[in-house]
Amino acid sequence: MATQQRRERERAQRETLIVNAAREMAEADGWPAVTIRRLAERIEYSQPVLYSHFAGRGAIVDAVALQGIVELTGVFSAARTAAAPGGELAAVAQAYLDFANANPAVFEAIFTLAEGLPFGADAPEALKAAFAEIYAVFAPLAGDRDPDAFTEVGWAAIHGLASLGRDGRLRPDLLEQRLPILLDLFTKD
Amino acid sequence: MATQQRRERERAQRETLIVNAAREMAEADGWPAVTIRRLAERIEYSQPVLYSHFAGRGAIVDAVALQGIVELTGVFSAARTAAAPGGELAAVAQAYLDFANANPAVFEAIFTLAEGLPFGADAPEALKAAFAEIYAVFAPLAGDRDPDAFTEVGWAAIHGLASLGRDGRLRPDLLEQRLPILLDLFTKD
DNA sequence: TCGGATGTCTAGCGGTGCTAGAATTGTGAT
DNA sequence: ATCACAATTCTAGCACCGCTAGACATCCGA
Repeated sequence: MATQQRRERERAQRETLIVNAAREMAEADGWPAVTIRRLAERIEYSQPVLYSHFAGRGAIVDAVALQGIVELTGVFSAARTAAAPGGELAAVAQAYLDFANANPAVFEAIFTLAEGLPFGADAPEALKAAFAEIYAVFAPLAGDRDPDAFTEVGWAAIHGLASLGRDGRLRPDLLEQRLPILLDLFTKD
Repeated sequence: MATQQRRERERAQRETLIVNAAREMAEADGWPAVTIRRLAERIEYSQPVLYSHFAGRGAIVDAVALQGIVELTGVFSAARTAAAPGGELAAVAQAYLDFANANPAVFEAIFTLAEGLPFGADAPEALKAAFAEIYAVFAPLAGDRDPDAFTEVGWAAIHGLASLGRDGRLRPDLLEQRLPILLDLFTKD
């Protein structure tokens, strides 16, 4: 009946409510503050309801990560298509750093917390799409090297800059010098 | 009296016992398995004893991280001095990846878990020494760029490779291609 | 209207980091 | 050798965590 559909709709709505709440709480107070109890109180349901949507706390983190990946893909795509010819790499790389800076908790969820997201051949479509965006800007510069390996190296370099920078591991006063150096290395030859 | 010194000696001994136990447990079963209770049982003391040595669980993780940094510095130094002329960067980079691979829990402690270790100007001596080793291999290649910024970019690139690789984020079949590409980028010009 | 399925909640288990206060141990002076 | 004191260690417990069994309420189709 139609009620069935309404129920499913409401369920889906509540699921995104949970994911959004988790994300906001994580950005506001860090992931350790995102507990099932607090999350339940926030969405005004009891704890077991959360377990009817997700297998456990980890699955909620994974969901936030997945949402972030989808978002990230959109950011990449927008940056790449809006960039001047030849400036695609710079635009995407800058977008990567900006995203990591603006959404540190989501970034953390994607790259260090998520454990249920397969990153290999059977990765979710959103993840492959995100990698494809990175591939699109790096592969043309690969020259005679393997374009996949070259892209991975490029991704790793940007990612290292983002993650070390996010944790305060790099000198703030050199912030603006780093990305140009990196871009220079990848485009020079 | 002399007893005082003996006591301090025994205390220091017990402290390294704790750190070593934490490290071994983390490498064996992951950091979440390193609980105060298990740690206490392992060293055959009650939990409060741990708190007479460390401010809390986090401080123990920090201690493991610091020990790892000291070790890492030694590895770098050995790799660099043993390398053939011109091969220093390759040797240190490989040592970095090898260390991350051989001691994933320590690596995690250093770069994602440790929160009490200042990484800036007032970083511990061991950390500055480790960075100095990296600086020694990158700065000569900086050309007309700022050697500090150049070193940070180089470090970030290797670090990205190490951390993404450790978490299974990179294709295993491209493992051996990645480092040569990276070295090529940093030495080509 | 009513029986059954669906959904939600209350209450609780075993575990966590951490700590107050009791108990024990060792020390130095008498 | 004895004793008072200080340092050390332990027992017991708090508040919180993720998670779940079973009671309760609600809604639907016949």
